[in-house]
Amino acid sequence: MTEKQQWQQLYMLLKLAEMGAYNRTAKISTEYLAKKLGFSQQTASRYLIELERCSWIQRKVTPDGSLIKIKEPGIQELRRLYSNLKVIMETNIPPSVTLEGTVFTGLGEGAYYISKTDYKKQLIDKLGFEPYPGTLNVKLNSDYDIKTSKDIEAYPALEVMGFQNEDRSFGLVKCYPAIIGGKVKGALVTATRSHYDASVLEIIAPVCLRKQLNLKDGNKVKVEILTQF
Amino acid sequence: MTEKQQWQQLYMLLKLAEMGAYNRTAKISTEYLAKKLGFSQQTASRYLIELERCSWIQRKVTPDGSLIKIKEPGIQELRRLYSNLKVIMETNIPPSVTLEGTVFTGLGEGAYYISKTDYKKQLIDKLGFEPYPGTLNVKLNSDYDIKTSKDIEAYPALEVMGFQNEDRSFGLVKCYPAIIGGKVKGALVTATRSHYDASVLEIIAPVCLRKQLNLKDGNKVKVEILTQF
DNA sequence: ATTACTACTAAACGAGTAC
DNA sequence: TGTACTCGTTTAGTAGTAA
Repeated sequence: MTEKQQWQQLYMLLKLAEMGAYNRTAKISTEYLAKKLGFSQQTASRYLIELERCSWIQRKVTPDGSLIKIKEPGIQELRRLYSNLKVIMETNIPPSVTLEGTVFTGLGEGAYYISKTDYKKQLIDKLGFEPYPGTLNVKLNSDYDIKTSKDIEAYPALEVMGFQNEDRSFGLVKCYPAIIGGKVKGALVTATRSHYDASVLEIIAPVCLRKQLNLKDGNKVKVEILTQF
Repeated sequence: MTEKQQWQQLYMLLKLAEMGAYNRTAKISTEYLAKKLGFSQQTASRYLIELERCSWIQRKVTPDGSLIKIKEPGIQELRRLYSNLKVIMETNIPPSVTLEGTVFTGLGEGAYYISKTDYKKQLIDKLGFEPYPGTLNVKLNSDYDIKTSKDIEAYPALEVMGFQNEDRSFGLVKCYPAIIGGKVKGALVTATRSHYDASVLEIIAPVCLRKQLNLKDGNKVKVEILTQF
């Protein structure tokens, strides 16, 4: 099933829920449904059959109409839609933001930091992966991307606490799960005291991103930062 | 614009919101959007044009992508979707329930009650219309409809307070806005001490429903009861 | 009454392409 | 690059109708 079909199903499901098929059984004839949705009776019938096939609804056809109840998978779908909307409407923080920039070689400082076991342990704990020992540096070029990266700093983050050792102190690090190049899961990390500014992203991942995505200095790369975790 | 088209637009709008176009401007290329939604770049482009046409989004096309921000009408649409879902998910009360029954002639008691000025005043205040002096009595025939009408009694209602006069006391009356025969706005009224049981609906409206909908005893009629007001 | 099949029509989609 | 046009193809929607 393609995604757009799923969406139409979801619309149908929402309408059925509005008509009382959520957490109870509703008697709805295909003709009535069609009238409510602005479709033909035949289309409504076809949709119900499809919803039944993918187990989103339970249906008992009677000569008096269909007795319809939304089943657990359908309830899950509606819940997901609801929580997506909730985030958008109530937090004013978008679930994800995509930035684009060019790959460049840094000073190797990122690698130094995440090699520290105090950081590494926490990163594994918070992100669920052991970071490859090195960061991918991405230079943001457009005003839009730089402005957006500044916005992100204000969003709630996964926080990795600082610490001290004999030599010096290490500050708080904020992490945002991210998808790099549309494929690889990793994270944006921002040291509170960074050598770079808002126009530079430092990315970590369980794998070597340069190898995995075949990136070389100067290549463009998209980083989708996730704000909900 | 038909309703199904609107729904596809709404899906698009939701996706744009998830990508950060809600309350801020997001830079999204048609190709990126297409990939996220699972259709072609051309379709994404077409959709954006349509969204722009109906003022749901504001867009500035640049050689680097489209700068997209959801405009007020679009925000309203998302809000409506959100509040619809909220009602379904959090109250467990469906926004509307449709019952069907047959018209019959009662004892004229309904008419007597709503002729009382104490009731009438309150009804006008709560429902926004002056009821035609008479009720439409609807007999529910199926177990499903009777069961559902019992459910409705537990839902929050518009309450019309009782009163006393020289002769006797009049009890609390609960009202639910309703759409009768798919067309006419009116209300279901249930006296706490009714002569009828859960298998009978008493309906009022600003007009004579029998005339307006051309109903005679024994005719079937659908009553859509609204639980949110 | 309903539901849903078949056959057809209308609309949406996407490949190619120009800007 | 990116966007959006044309136009052939695919898919969704409906009318008629049987069960």
